[in-house]
Amino acid sequence: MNGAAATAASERTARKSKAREGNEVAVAGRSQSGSRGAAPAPDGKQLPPAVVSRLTVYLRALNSFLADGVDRVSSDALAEASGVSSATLRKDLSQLGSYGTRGVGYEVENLRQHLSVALGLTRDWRVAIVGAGNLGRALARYGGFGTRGFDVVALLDTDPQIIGNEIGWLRISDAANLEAVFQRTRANMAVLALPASVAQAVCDRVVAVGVRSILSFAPTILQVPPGVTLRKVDMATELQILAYHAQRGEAGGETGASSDPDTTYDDATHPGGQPA
Amino acid sequence: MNGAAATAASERTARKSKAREGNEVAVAGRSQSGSRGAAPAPDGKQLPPAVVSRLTVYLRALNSFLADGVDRVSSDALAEASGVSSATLRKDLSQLGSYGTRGVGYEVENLRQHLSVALGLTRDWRVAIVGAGNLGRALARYGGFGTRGFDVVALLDTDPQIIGNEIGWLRISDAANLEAVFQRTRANMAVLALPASVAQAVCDRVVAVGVRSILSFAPTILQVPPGVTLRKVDMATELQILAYHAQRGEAGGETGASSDPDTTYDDATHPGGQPA
DNA sequence: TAGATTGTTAATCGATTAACAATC
DNA sequence: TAGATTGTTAATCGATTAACAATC
Repeated sequence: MNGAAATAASERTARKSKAREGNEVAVAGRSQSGSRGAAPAPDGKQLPPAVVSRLTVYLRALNSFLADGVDRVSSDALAEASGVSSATLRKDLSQLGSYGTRGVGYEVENLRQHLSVALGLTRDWRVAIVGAGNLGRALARYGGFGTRGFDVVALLDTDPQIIGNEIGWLRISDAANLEAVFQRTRANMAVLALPASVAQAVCDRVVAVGVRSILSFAPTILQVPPGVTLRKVDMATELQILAYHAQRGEAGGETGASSDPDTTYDDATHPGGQPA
Repeated sequence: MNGAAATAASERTARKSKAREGNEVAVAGRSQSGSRGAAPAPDGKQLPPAVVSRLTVYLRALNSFLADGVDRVSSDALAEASGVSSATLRKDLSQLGSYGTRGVGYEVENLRQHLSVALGLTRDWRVAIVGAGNLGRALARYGGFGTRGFDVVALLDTDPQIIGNEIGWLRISDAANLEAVFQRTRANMAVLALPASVAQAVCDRVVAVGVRSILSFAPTILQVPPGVTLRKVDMATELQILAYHAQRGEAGGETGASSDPDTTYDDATHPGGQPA
């Protein structure tokens, strides 16, 4: 038993140590953060992971205010709408610069613009979805990724039965040609909607072809080399965390987000959504 | 303009303040935590949110070790596999009790059992999925929620065209009868796979019927009263966070998870997965 | 006994909160 | 000017890391 333990353990270990050098470790629900890289702040500093997450929440709240015809908000109002304290909100925003007016508040459109710039949403991102199962197709049909800026340029799968099928504007490509498809479409982000069994292998190919931003829905722990950002969305984890809180009687609820995620879309209609 | 701002802002404010009293705020990617409630530790303390998230990661790693026939692991090996430091791992586990043996390590099956208990995975959870669009259907078809323990007992939608359709083992119920369906099936968790426009209204009904654990995929900020735990899974947020890192050159990658969310399934096949 | 590895403590680091001076 | 609200500082709080004594 010791032999088995040692062998399996060291195989894993080999993989992981390679992947972890120079990387921050982000656990479910926590955010992420790189250990290097420049910053999108007025200067060049890296924003703390918790701040980056919240900026996406503020951005959505601002979009919502804008849709309501509101063009000025106080830190108090925006904080309430975002589910954070106004102290936190002001501290976060002050890391980007001084975009408010004392005694007045923030101009919604202006602040929205600055947040977009800080988050890197002014350029276009080309997303390839690997895996055209139920989830992959649902994601592909989902037009409004955030507040635009994310274009789904490819949808891949290995199943001969579905290769060539049209999903929304896309045709399912053969994942055997993953490299060619990524290069042709100049995809610079990948979404993995795959079973655990093949996720690491596909992830490796995606990394090899030069993609440095990966969002995985695969129910497994993936390893990526330094310089590649990997985020995970994981329903089982979320349910387990809910179970923990439900179990302990009336644990304090929470408002806000997960995900590290885990949280906050933007203002579009959801992938598989249907009024209910 | 000021009038509009004030009005819209205070409407939001009214909602939020009600929801926020006594609640912790969790932002995308961060974890959650209740401000009250007992704990699943050996004693009765509340586990820190970051720890709860990581426990789910350890659990998955343990399942994986088990599948490989490994029955003993050191904190070093388990930490590597989970993408955390061994110091963090030992600190986390020690909050549950002393389940390791000095000089030897942890027994995989034993530790797995203890983690399951700590996370509240020993009882069965009955999950109702509201919204049977692409995403809702993908989730419903996904048999293995974590390592079992989560049963999908209902799938609801308002679209007359699809009510009554069979999805996996389920038949789509009319969301108009949400209360009756939840009561009949004794659902104690809800998954919201809805468009932003109806998410809050449905959320309110789910809360009213007594559900205290909600996982939302809706691209909007939801408000829940104290005592209700809400987690969010949000693709747009995740992509925005990736954009932030991609934008700043080769930001440090990350391994682990999101969601607050945000991370780590367990070991089953993913919802819409298809080999690619 | 010698080697290995846990459980725990103390030190460091980062994030949140509260308060208020600056300023519109 | 008086009132409001930002931007920032200092204090608190929590989480991570490193080191090591306990102990198998």
